[in-house]
Amino acid sequence: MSTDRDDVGVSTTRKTFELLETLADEDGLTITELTKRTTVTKSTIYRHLSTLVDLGYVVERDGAYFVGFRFLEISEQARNRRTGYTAAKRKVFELGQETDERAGFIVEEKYEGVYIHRYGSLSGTMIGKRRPLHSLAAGKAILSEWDDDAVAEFIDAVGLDPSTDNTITDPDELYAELEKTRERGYAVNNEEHMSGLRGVAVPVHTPDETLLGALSVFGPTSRFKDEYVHEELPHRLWDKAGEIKVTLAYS
Amino acid sequence: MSTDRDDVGVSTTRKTFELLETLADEDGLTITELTKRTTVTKSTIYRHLSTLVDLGYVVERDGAYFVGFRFLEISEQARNRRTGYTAAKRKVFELGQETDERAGFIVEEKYEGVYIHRYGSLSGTMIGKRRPLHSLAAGKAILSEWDDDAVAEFIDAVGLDPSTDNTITDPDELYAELEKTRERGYAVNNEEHMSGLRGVAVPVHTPDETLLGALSVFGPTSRFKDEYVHEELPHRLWDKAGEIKVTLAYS
DNA sequence: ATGAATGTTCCGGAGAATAAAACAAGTCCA
DNA sequence: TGGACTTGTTTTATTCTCCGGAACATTCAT
Repeated sequence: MSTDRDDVGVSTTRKTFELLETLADEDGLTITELTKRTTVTKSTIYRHLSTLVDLGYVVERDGAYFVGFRFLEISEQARNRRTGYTAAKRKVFELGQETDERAGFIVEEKYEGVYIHRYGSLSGTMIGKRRPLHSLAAGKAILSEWDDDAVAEFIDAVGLDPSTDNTITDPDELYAELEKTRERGYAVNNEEHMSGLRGVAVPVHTPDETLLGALSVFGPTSRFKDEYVHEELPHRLWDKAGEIKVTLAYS
Repeated sequence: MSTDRDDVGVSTTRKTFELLETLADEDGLTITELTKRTTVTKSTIYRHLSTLVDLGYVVERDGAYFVGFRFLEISEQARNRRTGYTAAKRKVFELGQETDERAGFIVEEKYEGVYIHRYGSLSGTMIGKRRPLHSLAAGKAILSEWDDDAVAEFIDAVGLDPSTDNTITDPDELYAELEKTRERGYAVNNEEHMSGLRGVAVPVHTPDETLLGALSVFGPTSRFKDEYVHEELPHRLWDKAGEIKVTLAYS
């Protein structure tokens, strides 16, 4: 499908982002520390960082370099691209408060699930993180909105790697699971991403029925009994998804 | 103070971010639309975008290009650099809920105030935005923690541009205002950034008394009467700031 | 089917990024 | 106090790659 773009392109830009990513991984690195962690030369790093500091994307403090808040400006644009994303933020918080469990709003990008909003104990830390769609409740809620051809393309592109013993790795099993999800209107994650963790999710639509993403609540198996997972949570999630749609209709 | 870094640097990287910024401003541009909005050539844009798509920082849909959620990964690192930032998130939401007004957590970077967390009607849209320190309650709360020399450097670097008629533009007046802020322990914004908008803010410290940022609540003058601004809100904000410190002490 | 518009590829040349080495500025330790 | 070491900054020659123009491919509308 995609043309091979490895040769095409700007290697300088690749270098810049290599540096930025290592900086993001481990904040507060000095130039020499960066030389050890990358394949880039000292003077090159110096020049790249100078540019990035000048542009405001990197901040220097006491000789150590940090990724700056300039990135917030850009990422927030992406995060508010669709008003539905913003509406979902509040609903995630409400869900978290009401259930006292972790909640999230997930969107698909490049065949991965990306956390756009998150409520929970380690709140914040998950935002922006990418997870395989087939091992998440929210991911399955999203996949259940696609037709089989699209799902086949997804499987073809990224595969069905297992995260736990429960992860669905067989395509046919996934098709069946998605069909079940379509029928009942909510998706369940039964320790498929992390052992000890169950989750429930529903797809979220705009007023014109475009898929926006998925709302999910998840927590430990000890509290996520069958009745809670299959009765109370689906209704709660449907309500919130509906409220998002209504919010969008009147804005 | 800073060496002139205009000549030094990587112009290719500048070009990349020029494209990214125009993309962030106006999402979903095509290549030809980008040629009109920038000084960059069609084939060059094509090559840059190919690279960025390959790296995952830009997403292409139906021939239009969008900034991708990859940026969330980087910006969240910055946003969670200090655990206090994460702790502040919840407090901002609580403040917003309890007062039913807008609330925010602001941090200083490059002599500007950056919204790290935000609660309010248009929630989300302000995150990552940068504002002049001297025209915000939160900004003045932060400045009040600096000594006069540091404030002088700030004035020297960015000046005291007015946003409204009430903005403090005289250095001496600012010094006096900051002294008053220090004495009473909270800062007030009296339509200094936007007419019709008043705000209150307090500095937030870590357990070792390092300045973290500032918590603020703001809203229309109609609701922000003197007693509310000078009595109820300061106490509320002090409480939340204290809770952040306590959270940090036990983590 | 024809033409316009946009995206993609190709190519030669200019210019910029690169790496190495020299230089400067601290820092540590004897 | 002084000298060896580390780290950051600057310089320079050379190579490499980024760039822009133009050709080519593709899509879309008429």
